Amino acid sequence: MPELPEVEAAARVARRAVVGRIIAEVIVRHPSIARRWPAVVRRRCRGRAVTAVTRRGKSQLLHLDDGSILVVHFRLDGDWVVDAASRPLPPFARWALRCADGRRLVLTDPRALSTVTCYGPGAPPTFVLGPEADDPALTAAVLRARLTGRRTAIKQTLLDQTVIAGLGNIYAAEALWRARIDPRRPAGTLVPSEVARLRRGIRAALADGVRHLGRYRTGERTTPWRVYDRTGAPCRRCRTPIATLTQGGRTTYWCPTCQSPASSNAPLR
DNA sequence: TATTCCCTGTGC
DNA sequence: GCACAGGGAATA
Repeated sequence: MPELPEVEAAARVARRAVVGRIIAEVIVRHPSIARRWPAVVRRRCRGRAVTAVTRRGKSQLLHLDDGSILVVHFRLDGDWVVDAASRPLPPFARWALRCADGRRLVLTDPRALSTVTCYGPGAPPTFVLGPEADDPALTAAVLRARLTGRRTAIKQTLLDQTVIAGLGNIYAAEALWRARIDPRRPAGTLVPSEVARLRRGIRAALADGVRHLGRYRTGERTTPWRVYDRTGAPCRRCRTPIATLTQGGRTTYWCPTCQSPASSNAPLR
């Protein structure tokens, strides 16, 4: 469940688990991850201490005491399991840090799409990312400037991490529903009042996501989301059945009534 | 700007 | 069986 709130929570889990501890072994259990973890890289991490865990966009950064940085990206299904190294590895374990004191931080991922990359002290990672979606410094004016001139649909633009960092398919849909903006609108055509609503929608959706962390399960009758995964269910504002459309190969959930241009242009409330 | 691929599990 | 899944890099 990895968009900004989930990745932030995951980073806290990793922080509690390994900061201040010594790496005894890097365990690699899937070919797609092994490609980036030859024996020489695994050896280089051995004996290093983890000094900090930070987050940038949807990436987690594990900082080592020699200046190396391990960049972890959960993609669709990655997650952490913290356990004791004496236990069998959990299902779908793909990569793990075994600490000298016997604690273990395990990356689990059924689909094995997660990535873990080790950057040496001399070559830190560079991120081409827009401002963090939850950063108070992302004002309506800043957001407006970042959308200016873009002809791509606003929904896809919100998924573009170089424009704004941290939103995924769920929170992009949630933010647009809250802002009452048609997901197909070219990003650059949003007027200032709409951008202001969108910013509020983004912040509200993220805050709500934090409240519901971990509660979402596919197939449950209700979800914490306002539109995501609610195809055919009544819109929580106007009772119109929630519709879907495909944008850039991803499903967009939306309300055709209150996210129509007419409604979008109406003053809020 | 828009597909294709990376992987595997789950639900229809 | 087969489409689809919250992401993103690569490719045309």
